[in-house]
Amino acid sequence: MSQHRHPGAPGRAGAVPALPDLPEATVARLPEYLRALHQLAEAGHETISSEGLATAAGVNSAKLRKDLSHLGSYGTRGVGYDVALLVDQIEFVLGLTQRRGVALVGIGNLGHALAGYAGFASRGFRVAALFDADPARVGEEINGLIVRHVDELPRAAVEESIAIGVIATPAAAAQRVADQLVAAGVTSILNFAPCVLSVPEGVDVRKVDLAIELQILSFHEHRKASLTALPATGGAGFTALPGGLAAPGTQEAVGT
Amino acid sequence: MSQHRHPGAPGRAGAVPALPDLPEATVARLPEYLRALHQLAEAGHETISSEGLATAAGVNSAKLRKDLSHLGSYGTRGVGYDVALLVDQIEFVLGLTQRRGVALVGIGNLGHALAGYAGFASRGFRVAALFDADPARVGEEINGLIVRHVDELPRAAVEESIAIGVIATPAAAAQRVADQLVAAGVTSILNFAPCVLSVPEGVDVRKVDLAIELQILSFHEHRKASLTALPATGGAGFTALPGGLAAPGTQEAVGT
DNA sequence: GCGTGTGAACATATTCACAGCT
DNA sequence: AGCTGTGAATATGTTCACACGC
Repeated sequence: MSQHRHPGAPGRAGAVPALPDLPEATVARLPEYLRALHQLAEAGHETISSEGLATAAGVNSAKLRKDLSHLGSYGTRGVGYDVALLVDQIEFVLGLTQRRGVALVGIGNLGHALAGYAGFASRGFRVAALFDADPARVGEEINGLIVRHVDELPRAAVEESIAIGVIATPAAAAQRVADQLVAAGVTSILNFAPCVLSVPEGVDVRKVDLAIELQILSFHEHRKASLTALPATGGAGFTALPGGLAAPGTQEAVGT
Repeated sequence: MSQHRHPGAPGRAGAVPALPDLPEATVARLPEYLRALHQLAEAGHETISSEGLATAAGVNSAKLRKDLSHLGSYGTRGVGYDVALLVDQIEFVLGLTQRRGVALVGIGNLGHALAGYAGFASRGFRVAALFDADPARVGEEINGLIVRHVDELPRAAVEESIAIGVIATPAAAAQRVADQLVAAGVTSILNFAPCVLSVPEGVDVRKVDLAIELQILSFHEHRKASLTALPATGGAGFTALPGGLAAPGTQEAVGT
């Protein structure tokens, strides 16, 4: 590619703002890079090499460079990337230049914690409304927000311009809530309930299931145990794996 | 493959229990199938087709069949899978036949919720110990467990035979906690802190970052908005996408 | 005939390795 | 000399489509 088309820079009003369609795997990593960049900026770096950023983000540098190249790439050969510029670039692509409103439905055990989670506010989101179906919980104040009844969702979604709905209800209630969110015009849902949601085309659902994460770890534990139970040659302990390229002390890859 | 080697069935003590090494993508979906199967069993199904199970788990049937074929496969042609048998099979492979002990470190906002999360207990795990570094929080009782000081971790890890450590501390404390977990012999870690952990080879880390999930959704929102802003031909609204194969009302795939 | 199991085709993602700019 | 950007090679994952057993 000899001609760089930088997709509409943040402040700029000109030209085509159309987003390049990034590979999903890349999209999933951009937030990781962003976090690492903020950390580096705080530590005083104005510039960072792909190697340095890759380490901070826990990936390898080739992958990082390829990911960034999809954004149109702002690196300087022989030098590296301008930290501040890259932050702007990634925040723009991720649509974080506007502070998106988040509605949280289901103020139980988990919902309570999410309502108070500072990481949402500090990373581009505004928890704008809390809902629950249980009248006993309606009216409670958390972090300056009053819990409303879920039936008020449609009105509130418009008033607070909700962009993302978070479902933290029990599984049995989740589909109903999803339907309500969709009816209220929400097209992005983060689902913590352990169930599959049906939504119309055009609505994005991501799922976080805490028990599933443990079960995946359990598999690997089981696997490790079954391997040590069959000592290939020696007595106790492992044989060092040949060809292990991971830098020592680096986060193990356990697929995501 | 003309010869089926069924990897050591649950009750069986004979033969090679060595686990087949499943593709990571498959491992990540098995818990999903397991959940769906439990649901189907509860609904009274004794048998289920790949199509039916796939729908319940939110995947397509070809993928499901290929995944299950890696387990040695227990389906009957013309009929489907025996639900109870498949549950046993998957639980065995995931190492859920033993109730693994989980230690939770960091009893703040999120940690509190995790400590009380019923989904862990109901899906094969035993939250066996709670830790925090803050003396003010030590001694508190949650769900029948007393919060201990994190320095007691090594002793408790052995006593309670902890298999998995869950980190729910602020990012700044997470690496230290990870080191302590590793020193205590824990080889599987689920990290909720927004940072990269360095661990020695052989230790598995999985990460859950709630803000990242929102940021990924934000990207897709941004993208959808930028597409509607450039109406290809007509005025308002979407042109139906040609080639859309997803069954109507089915969960949208937003890569994981 | 029905529905699993699977090879082959396709799609996506990762890694290598190096040309070319600073 | 150093480091990015990227084609080519590899690896992993998904989907198709159909032979084969029930």
